Amino acid sequence: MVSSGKYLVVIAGPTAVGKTGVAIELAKAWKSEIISADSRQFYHEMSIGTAKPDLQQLNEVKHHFVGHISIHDYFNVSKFENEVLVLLTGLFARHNIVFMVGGSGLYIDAVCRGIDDFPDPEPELRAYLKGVFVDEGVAKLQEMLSNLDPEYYSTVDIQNPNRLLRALEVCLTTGKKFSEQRSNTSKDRNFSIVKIGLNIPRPELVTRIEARVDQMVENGLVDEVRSLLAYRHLNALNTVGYKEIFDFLDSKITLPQAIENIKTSTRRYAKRQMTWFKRTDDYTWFDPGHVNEITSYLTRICK
RNA sequence: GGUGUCGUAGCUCAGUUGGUAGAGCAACGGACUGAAAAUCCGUGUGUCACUGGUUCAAUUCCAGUCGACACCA
Repeated sequence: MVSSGKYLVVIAGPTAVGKTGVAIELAKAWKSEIISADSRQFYHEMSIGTAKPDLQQLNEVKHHFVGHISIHDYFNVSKFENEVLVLLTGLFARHNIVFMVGGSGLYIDAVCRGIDDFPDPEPELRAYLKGVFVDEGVAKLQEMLSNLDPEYYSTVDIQNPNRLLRALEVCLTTGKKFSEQRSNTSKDRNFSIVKIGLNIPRPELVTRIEARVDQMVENGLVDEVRSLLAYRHLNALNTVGYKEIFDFLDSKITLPQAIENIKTSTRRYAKRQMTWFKRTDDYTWFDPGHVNEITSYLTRICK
């Protein structure tokens, strides 16, 4: 990390913990802007179910990567890394501190540490490999990968078709082993990074999640999902809050059941997020209700 | 009121020809390099409704009690 006087302040934490509000307060205090690192708030068609900042909040502080693409667009974590870095160059010309807020651990890490420079997936190859999986099962993918890249095969989660598919994609498009091309090193950034984690006791988080889901339904989640029914096959809609309402619209379950399922899925998502953020000890943790503590911490750290 | 069926994990339910029990979901823990709100892995947390009886041994068999449901009055 280079001491440039420029700081990217990451604000992470489980869904519904209160990241949006804290980030807006901080960004206002520093008269700065916010980059979202929420992989589902990118899509402009999805608002209620992704708990995007509302119009008033968006007017208070300039946000980036909120509704900037369509569910029909192809987007991925590498594009995010590249686009954020370009954006940051501009933002750091005007601000010493820029905030990045979100719950998508992989996307945050891509900006902070970088990811390796693999080719983008080729749709035809991905479709082919998916067909192999559907027709011949995960065992066939395992067999293919154990031939092409035994090193990666020995460490990868071999029951996970997504992981196998991606490794195979890279091996087949580059003609080289996936494992050989993974650097396991962080890219240098010309700004410093401060990571703030927000969390509250689990029972309180569960209460907040349940209240927020109820609020989404009151705000018209069902109508939003219904308007996207025709696009349910798109990856963007493989999302908590949408999948469950699709089941309701299919008459597979009742609306109350769908709402319960959303709450359950959201709790489980929050758990996975925390597993990611706890993996390293580079987050400093705060209660989202104590913004003054975060402010004084940042004042002390960012010089 | 009578008859029948049922009562097992947080939930839905299996099961034990008598040797204190196991699936799915939830929950808890974990992984994670272009699908990541995705995807995947691990862990059983239990007075087998209650009280007696028979038995070396009862969650299992018997009786009673309570509760649920169904049918008959």
